[in-house]
Amino acid sequence: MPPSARTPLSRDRILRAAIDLADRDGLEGCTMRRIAGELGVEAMSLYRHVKSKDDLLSGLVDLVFGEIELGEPGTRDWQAAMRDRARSQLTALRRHRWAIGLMEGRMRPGPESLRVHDTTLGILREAGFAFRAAVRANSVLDAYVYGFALQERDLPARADGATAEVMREQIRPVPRADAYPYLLEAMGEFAAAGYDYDAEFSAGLELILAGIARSRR
Amino acid sequence: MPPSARTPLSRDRILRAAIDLADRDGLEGCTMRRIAGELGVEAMSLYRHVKSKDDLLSGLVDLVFGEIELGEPGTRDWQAAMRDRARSQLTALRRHRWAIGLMEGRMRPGPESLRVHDTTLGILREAGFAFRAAVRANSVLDAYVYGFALQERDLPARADGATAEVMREQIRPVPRADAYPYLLEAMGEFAAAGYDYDAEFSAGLELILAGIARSRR
DNA sequence: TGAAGGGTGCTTACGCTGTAAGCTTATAGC
DNA sequence: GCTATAAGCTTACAGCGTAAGCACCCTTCA
Repeated sequence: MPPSARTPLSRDRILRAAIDLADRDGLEGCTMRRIAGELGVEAMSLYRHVKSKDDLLSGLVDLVFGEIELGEPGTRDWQAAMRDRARSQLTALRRHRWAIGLMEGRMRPGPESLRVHDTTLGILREAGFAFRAAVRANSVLDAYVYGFALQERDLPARADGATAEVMREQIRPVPRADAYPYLLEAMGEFAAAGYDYDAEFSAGLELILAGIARSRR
Repeated sequence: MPPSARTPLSRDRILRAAIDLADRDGLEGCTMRRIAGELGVEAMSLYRHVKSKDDLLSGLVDLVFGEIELGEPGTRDWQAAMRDRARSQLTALRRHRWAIGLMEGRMRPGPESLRVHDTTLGILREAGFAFRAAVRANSVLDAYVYGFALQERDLPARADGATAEVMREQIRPVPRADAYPYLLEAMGEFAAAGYDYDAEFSAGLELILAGIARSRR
C-alpha cells in the first residue's frame, strides 16, 4: 500500500476509534490491540500518541464531557439551564454507558470536564446563588444524574414483560420467594403498567430542583 | 504440613479474604492468584467454591449490601428511616470504595441486595406512600447516595490545603487558567474554609427528603 | 480390614492483557 | 543527496482468568 494512502495516526483518531469500540463492545472489549486493529495498525504504535491506557481513558472521558451541552451563564432561568444540563448529561452517559464509573475518577480532569464544572457553577452563581449554595446544588444534581445513569445501566430491564420475568427469575433461587413482598408487588405493577425511565428521571429531577429552589429561601 | 493444621477452604473464607484484599489494594489488586495467596492456596483451588471471578464479585457485592442497616417497615417515621438507611449505605460504600460501580450491576442480585431493596420499599409503603411514589422516592434517594459516593471517591481531595493545590495543579496545564473563573473561586474558598463531606451529604439529603415529602402533597 | 468413590486442592497450559526495549522505515531540512 | 527526526513495527515479558486433568484424603459400606 502506498504510504500516501494511509491517514497518519493521531491522538484524536485513536480516541475516536476507541470510543466507537467501547460503545460497541463495552470497556473490556476496548483493548489496545483491538483499537489498533480498528485503525489498521499495531498496538504499540498507539503509544506514540498516548502515554498509557489510563491516559487514553482520560481522553475518552473528556470526549464524553465534551458532549454535554450547556448554555452561557447568566442568560436564562437557572432551573431551565440546570434541567437541560442534566438531560444532556444523561444523554451522553446513555450513549456511553461504559463511561459512568469513569467520569469523575480521572486524576487530572481534561479541559471539557473543567468547562462543564465551571459553566455549571457559573450558571448558578450568576443566578444569584451564594457560593456554598451553588456548589451544593451542583453536587446534588450531579450525584443524581450519575446515580440515575448507574441504576439505569445496570437494570438490564426495560419496562416490558421481559423485565418482570427477569426479576422473578432472579428471585426464584431464594429460599422463600414471598420473603420479598414489596419487591414482588413492584414487579407485578411494572409488568402490568411498565416503567418509563425518562418520566422517572424527570420526576426525580423536578423534585430536586424544587428542593434546591426552596432551600435558598 | 499436617492436614489438620489447615482450615478447609470455603466460599465464605474466600469472599472474606477477597473483600479485605479489595479494601486494601483496590479492585484490580484483587486477583484470583492474590486471593489464593492470601489463603495459602493456589488460584485454581478457588474455583471449587466459586463459579468464576464474576460470581466472586457478586458475592462481594452482596456482602457489602449486608452491611447496610435498615429498621423494620412501619416502625418509625419514614424520613428518619430513610435518613439512616442513606447514611448506612454511604458508610458501607466508603468502607468499600471499589464496590460503588458494582453494586447495581449484578445480573442476579444476592439475598442481601433483595433484602435492602425490599425493606426500603416496605418502609415507604407502610408510611403510606402510593406504590409509584414509593418506587420513585427510593430511586431518587438511591441515585443520590451512589452519585455522592462516586463523587467523593474520585475527588482524591480531602478538604485540606492539599486539595486546592492539587486542583490548581490540574488546571495549570490548561492554556489560560483564568478560563475557569468560577472553578478558581471555588478552589480559593475551599482552600480557605474547607469542605465537609458529611455536612454536604446531609444537606443534600435533607433537600431531597424535603422534596419527597412535599411531592406527595 | 479393605475397596470404592467423591470431594478438595494442585499442576500445567492457553489465550488474552498492558507495555518496555529496540529496530526499521518514511519524512523533512539543509 | 545526506542526515536528523519521528512514526510505526517486532519481539518479549509478566500477569490475568480459567479449562483440563491429576493426586490425594476422607467417608462409606462390605
